[in-house]
Amino acid sequence: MKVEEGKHKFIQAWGALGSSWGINRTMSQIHALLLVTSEPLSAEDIMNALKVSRGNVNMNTRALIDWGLVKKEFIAGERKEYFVAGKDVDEMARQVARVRRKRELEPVIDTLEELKKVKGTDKETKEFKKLIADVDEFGSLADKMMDKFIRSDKNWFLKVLMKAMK
Amino acid sequence: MKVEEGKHKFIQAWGALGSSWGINRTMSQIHALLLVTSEPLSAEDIMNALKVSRGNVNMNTRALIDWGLVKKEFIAGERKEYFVAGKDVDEMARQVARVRRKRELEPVIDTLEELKKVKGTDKETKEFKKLIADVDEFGSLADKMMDKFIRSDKNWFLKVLMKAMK
DNA sequence: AAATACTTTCAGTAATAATTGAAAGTAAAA
DNA sequence: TTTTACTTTCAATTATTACTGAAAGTATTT
Repeated sequence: MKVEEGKHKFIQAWGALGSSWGINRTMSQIHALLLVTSEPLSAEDIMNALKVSRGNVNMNTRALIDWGLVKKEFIAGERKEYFVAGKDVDEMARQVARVRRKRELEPVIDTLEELKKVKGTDKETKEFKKLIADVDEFGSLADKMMDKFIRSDKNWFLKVLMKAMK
Repeated sequence: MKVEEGKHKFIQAWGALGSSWGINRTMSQIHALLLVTSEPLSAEDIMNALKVSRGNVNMNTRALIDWGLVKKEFIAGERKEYFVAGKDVDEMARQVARVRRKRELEPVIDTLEELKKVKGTDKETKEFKKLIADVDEFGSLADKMMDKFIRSDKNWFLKVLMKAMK
């Protein structure tokens, strides 16, 4: 397999992974394209490479910047803006964890805290409270774990796994 | 807040969480409904509770059964079938991890292994190979971690966190 | 201040995913 | 064997999400 084909396959795989995890395909594909390209790319470059519209590129590069996965780069003497993706895979994973924790885990935990306030001593209520307590316990644990991961240095994940293997 | 309202909010929150992670809303809501209900529910009960069609209930209960989160239950003397959700939250999390690892992580790792075969010694190829190696390393680590989690007993996650905190 | 070279926005459209409901299928009971 | 009580399927519809492209916006150069 030659590198161009490899890049293409990587872009497809990354796009598919994204969409099964609720991230739109074009966004993942732009990210993948920038990952496999060492030079900064302009909106036009991305449009050509992925055959998508200017508007689509604009929206999704912005989303990637919001996620902290991509930066704008200005090239001396050039008027248009270019995009580059951070190439540090561990940092990338931490960044994704950071954003999803904030957007999806935290709101759920807040809701669960709310739901703990349900009052009642009948069997039905007790069972409900037990469920909420269990889910909240798990959620909070996951939250702590993600927090640790997010703040960790490069090899934390590996170290944890080593310890956990014992 | 009374328990009925609490249950309703839980169902909504669970549905929203599911959809932001690529799982259809009704599927998550049926799961949530079964979680907050100690008695087995029939297709009709679910239709009424969530105001969805029979076909929808049939499809999504089947999906939940495929995920190993819900079981059919037969009540003596009753002709119709009832559904119940496993109430063990840790087991639930493990089950979700098991299914998503199999369906989403494994295929990506396979693709990455394929991509490692790209040949070439030019700068562009080397950089590509470096990226693939990094992503694969992270992916494999995540895979091992999930495997450990999936096979773990109830408190493994907590224990890992404790160790990791040190 | 007009032209140029870009980026951003957004209403309309297209693609995809979820849902309905009625018909077909299945199996127990009459 | 016919009826009854269900479950399953699936073509058609609806809802949701993503994408396009042209117009509006912005900043720099002439």
